[in-house]
Amino acid sequence: MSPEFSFAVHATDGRARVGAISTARGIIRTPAFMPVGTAATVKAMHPNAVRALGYDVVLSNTYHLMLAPGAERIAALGGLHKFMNWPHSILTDSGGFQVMSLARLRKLTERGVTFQSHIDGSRHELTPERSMEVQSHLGSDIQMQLDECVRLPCSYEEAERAMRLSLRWAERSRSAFGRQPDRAIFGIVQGGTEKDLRLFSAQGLVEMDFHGYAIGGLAVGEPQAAMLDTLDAVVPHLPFDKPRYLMGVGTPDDLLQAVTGGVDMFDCVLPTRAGRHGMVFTRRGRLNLRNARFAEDPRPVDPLSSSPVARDYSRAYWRHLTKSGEILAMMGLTEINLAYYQDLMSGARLAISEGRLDAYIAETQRNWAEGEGEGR
RNA sequence: GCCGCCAUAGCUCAGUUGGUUAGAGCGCUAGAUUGUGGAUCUAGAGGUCCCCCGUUCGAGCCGGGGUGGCGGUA
Repeated sequence: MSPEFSFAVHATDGRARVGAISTARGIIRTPAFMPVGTAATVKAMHPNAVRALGYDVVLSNTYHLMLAPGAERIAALGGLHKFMNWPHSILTDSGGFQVMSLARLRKLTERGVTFQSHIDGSRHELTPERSMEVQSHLGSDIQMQLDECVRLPCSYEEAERAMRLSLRWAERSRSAFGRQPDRAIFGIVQGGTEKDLRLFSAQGLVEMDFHGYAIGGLAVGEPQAAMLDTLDAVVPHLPFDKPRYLMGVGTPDDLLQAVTGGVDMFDCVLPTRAGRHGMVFTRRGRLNLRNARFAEDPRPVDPLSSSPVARDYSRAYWRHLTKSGEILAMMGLTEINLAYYQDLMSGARLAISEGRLDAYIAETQRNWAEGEGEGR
C-alpha cells in the first residue's frame, strides 16, 4: 500500500458513492462514520472495541488536545496514534467548531481566535498556522483548515463575513500545511444556508486544491430540509474524485439522506453523547431508556443488533444502570449506538455497491416507523 | 421525670412585621441534544405547612394543649 493519501470511488448509485480513502494508517471505507474522540478517547470505549465494531477512523480535536495534555507533549510521546493506542486513521478538527461552541470564551480577529481556557483560564491563540502546527504535532492523518463555524439562523451578512474569513484562513492553512505526502488537509465550505455563498466558498476552496472538501456550518440549528437543500447545492461543485465530508452530522436519517446526496464522511457526537445519557439508537428507532416504561421491560434493546451488548441485557437493566449513573451504562449504551451507526453505514455501502440505496433507505425508515411508540 | 430545640414537597431546607395562587436545590415524570465541558437547557407532576383549640378581617408565622423526633440532664 502506498503511504500517499488517496481516494478512489468504487461504485455509484445516483449521487451516492462507495469508495475508499487510503492513508498511511490504512483504508477508510466510505461512506464512513467517524466516532468522535475529542480528548484522545472515544468516551467510554476502549480503542480496540471501537476497531472491533468496524471503524476505520476516529475524529479528535486540536483545541482540546492543545489545552490538555498539550500538542508538544503528545508529539514527544510519539504522536496521538501511539498515545491513545489507535494505530488506524485519525482526522482532527481544527478548533473551528469551538469558535462557535465556546463563543463566550474567545475573541475573534483576522489573525485568529484567542480562547480563554475553560480548564484554568489561561489564554491560547489559535491561528490557522498554529492549528496546522498542532495537528501535525499530533500526527493527524487528515487535518482540517481552521474555519469559523456560525450558528444558524444568522443574517446573510454574518454568513458572508464568516465564509470569507474562513476562505482566507483556508489559504493560510493550506500554505502552513506545506508538503506532507503521507497526510491530507481538507478545506471547509461555509456560507450558512445561502446557496450563492456556498458556491463562492466551494469554488474558492477547489482552486486551492485540497485533498478533500468538508461542508461545515450545517446541523447547527437549521431544519433538516434546509441542510439537505444546501448540500444539494454544494456537492455538484465539489470534485468527484475527492472525499466529501459533512461535518458534525448527524442523526441516522441525516446520514442516509446525505449519503444519497453524495457525502462520503461524517462525524457526530450524537451516538456517544446520547448513549452516555440513556438514549439508544435501534433498528426500530430511538429509545430513551430513562423512561419509566422500561423499568420492568425484560426485552433486549435491539435483538437484531450486531452487538451482543444490545442483545444480551434487558432494557430494565440499562434503565437501572443509567438512572443510577453507573459507568457501565455509558460504556454499554455507547457501544450499542456505535454498533448501530456502523451497521447503518455498512448497510449503505453494500446497498450502493448493489445499486439499491433507495430501497435500503425505505426499508430502514419503515423499521423506524414501525417501532414508533415501542414499549409504551 | 425535667429542661431545651425541632416538625413546611419523596429528601435536605428557605419562608421577611401576620397579608394575593407557600418556594428552592436535589430527586421524580417527560422533552431537547448533530466538527463533545460525562455538559447543558426546557417543561411538568408533587403540599391536610404534624394534630386540635384559640386570638385576628386574615395564621405556615402569634397563644394554649396534644403527638412525634433529636439533644441534654437526674
